[in-house]
Amino acid sequence: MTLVTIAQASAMTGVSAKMIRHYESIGLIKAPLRTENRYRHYSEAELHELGFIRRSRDLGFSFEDIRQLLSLWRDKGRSSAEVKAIALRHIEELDQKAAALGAMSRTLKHLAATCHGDDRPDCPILDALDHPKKADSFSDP
Amino acid sequence: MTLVTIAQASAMTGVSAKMIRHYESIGLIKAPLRTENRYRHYSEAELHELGFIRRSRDLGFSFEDIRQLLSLWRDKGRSSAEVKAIALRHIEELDQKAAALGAMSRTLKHLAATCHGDDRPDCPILDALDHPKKADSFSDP
DNA sequence: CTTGACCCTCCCATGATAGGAACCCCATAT
DNA sequence: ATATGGGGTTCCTATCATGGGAGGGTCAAG
Repeated sequence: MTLVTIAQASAMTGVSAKMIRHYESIGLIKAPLRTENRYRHYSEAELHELGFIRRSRDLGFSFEDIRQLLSLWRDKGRSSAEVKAIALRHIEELDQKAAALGAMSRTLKHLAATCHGDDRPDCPILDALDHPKKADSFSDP
Repeated sequence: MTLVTIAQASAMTGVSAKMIRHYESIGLIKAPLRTENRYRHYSEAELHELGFIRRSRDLGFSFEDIRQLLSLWRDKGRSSAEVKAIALRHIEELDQKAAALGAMSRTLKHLAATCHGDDRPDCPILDALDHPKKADSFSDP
């Protein structure tokens, strides 16, 4: 049974020590063993769990989602449908956010394309921010 | 000179009263006139400014960006290059964020596609979160 | 024995927005 | 006149994930 300190756990999992403590404080992971010094020490199973969390975060899942994913992960009798449902809902959120960002970017690109970007003060970008939008020709390309 | 209350200003500009006060507190707009009751009253110029801010926010600009955009907007001798530079940098940020979300979504879609999503417990989504990623075939379609 | 590298807990900050408490002001309906 | 309701005001708290720092304990090696 290999036990490692929080800094080692951090290095091994890519989760900062700060965040590891935070996960514990919000009950995402359970409190690990402590030595006499009150130092936290993590087992391989706990390291694995931290890795799971980090990969979930990398995919943009919220703590609430991760809480559920972890519990399904631990439940050997889970149904894959439950997992898939969480994933599908998250995919929708991601796509929605990406679309919103894309729309902003597209609008700004149109505006920037017609801004000469030199010493002169006139600028379609400021004009667009200035005036309540009239018939903007940028809605859909 | 038409003066309106904060609630009317909110309705006219689409910025919540809460946010209007907040903008004032962080110095994004300057403190408006007050009546004897200490009620804020906004002039048309101030309403226009609030509209400018709202449209900037709709395009995803941060308060810091908006602070600069506002000052350029007020400066009649500005160079459009400065405005364009802010916009281009912001476009890059937007595209970068959108790409990150898109990558997450794509990965999850691949995983979800191979998850049967029924009563059985085995699930490629959990597998991916479980195992440190090996050669994932999802990097680029 | 001191130095430096860890560890601990606790508080505060971010960015944009919202909710609420506790209070003041004013108009209209009873 | 007074109750009701709908403004307004300030200040505190929360969100979400993360990080910074203060102030202090613990342990190895020099």
